[in-house]
Amino acid sequence: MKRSYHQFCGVARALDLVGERWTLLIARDLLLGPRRYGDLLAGLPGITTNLLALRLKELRANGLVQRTEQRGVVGYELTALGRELEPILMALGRFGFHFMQGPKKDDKLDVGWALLSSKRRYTGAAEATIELVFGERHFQVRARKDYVDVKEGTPWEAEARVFVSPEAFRGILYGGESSDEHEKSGRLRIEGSRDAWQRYQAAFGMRVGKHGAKQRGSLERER
Amino acid sequence: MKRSYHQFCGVARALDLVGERWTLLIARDLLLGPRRYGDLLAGLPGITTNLLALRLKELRANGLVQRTEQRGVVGYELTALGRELEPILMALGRFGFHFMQGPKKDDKLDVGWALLSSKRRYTGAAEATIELVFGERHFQVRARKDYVDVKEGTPWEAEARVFVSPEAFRGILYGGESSDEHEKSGRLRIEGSRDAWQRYQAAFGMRVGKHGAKQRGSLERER
DNA sequence: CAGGATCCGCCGCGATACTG
DNA sequence: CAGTATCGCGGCGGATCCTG
Repeated sequence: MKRSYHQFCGVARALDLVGERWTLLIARDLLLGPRRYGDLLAGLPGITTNLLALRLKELRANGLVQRTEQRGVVGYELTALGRELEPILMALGRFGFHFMQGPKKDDKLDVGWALLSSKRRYTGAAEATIELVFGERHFQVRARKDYVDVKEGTPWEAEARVFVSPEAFRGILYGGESSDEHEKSGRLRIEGSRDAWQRYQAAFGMRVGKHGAKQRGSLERER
Repeated sequence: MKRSYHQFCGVARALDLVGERWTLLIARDLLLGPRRYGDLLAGLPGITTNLLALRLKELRANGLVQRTEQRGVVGYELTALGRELEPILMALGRFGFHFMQGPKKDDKLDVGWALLSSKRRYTGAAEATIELVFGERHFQVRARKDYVDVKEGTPWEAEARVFVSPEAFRGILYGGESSDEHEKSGRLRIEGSRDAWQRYQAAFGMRVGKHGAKQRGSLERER
């Protein structure tokens, strides 16, 4: 680290490590699991390749990220220390939510970010293991009593596999829209346990029930 | 805000607002209560007057800080929205704690930062209202079952007033040192309820009891 | 003297081209 | 695919100046 605030304070120390531009966004993307250099580059519109390389170098030097290489494929993943950035990212996410009435134009959308934000809404109300499939991208959500895990990648086993468009999923997550209606219109398809999908939605504060009254959008409800 | 990440994501939105250099450190200092321009300038070594003025302007434009003027004295304080930055700052503080074995040389120390970090350690174990006096600086800590409040300034009423040097307080808070020994050596003096001071220390995980075994430093114990 | 504004120089960052 | 090299600009650091 070249530039430092030179303050004996946890906040300042943390910002010395992860306060530079792009650093926390890289960590956010890595929270969903290991990523390759090109994935990170594509997922962070606006970052330049030299800066991404520099940030990864800094993160590795500080012990927050490690580089892995398996069968010639290099990847980056958070270390145990780096995973402790999660509370920071969740707190930032909750705060930023106040300013997310809707996507502004030029805003990039990423269903992975939506899934990450859904983690904050877990109520502990139910358990479920779900695979969400958005075209080529697969996510696994595992909700247990004491923890929630959201990862990108092919899951091992899930009670249900749900194929859904990002728009429909965002509508269900943020807009209080009904999964059933999206299913009728063909933008959502369930394989496996429909009950698990219901449990998942209940656990994350989504609208549940075929004939339930129209709920207010979660955008307005989130704590 | 001039520069934006252009991502529909709470983390990115939050960083659009408070991710620029110095912004979160200004918010940290304002968490302890309203501050005057000169106080902020003096409390943030390295910041320049132009940048402080710019950051305050941005924070006000975004509705996180408001300018107050009473009897010709201008001050800056967090708005209700700005106070919602506290979870972010606490999460940063906890993370940064991993890298705070001791003050490096050239590190500025500020007893206000130490008090703020102590907030995270509140166990809810006891209630107390304490005034801490470090030379010219007065802090009030109010611990209740459901919340903790730490403010700088002259308090209204406290069960006990404790005069202590910053070094001794840091030793008690971080180093597991004994309040009694500092009292004997004259670096700590208690006015009012000694019991309240004991309750305060217990509630914040400090060493309690005259003859208790030497505890490990809190630096090693903090979650 | 508090509360800023103005000017200048540098380096962190953005954009592009290039390499193994 | 996974980076490195180069260049230009603007955000930021340092100092000074202005105004009630």
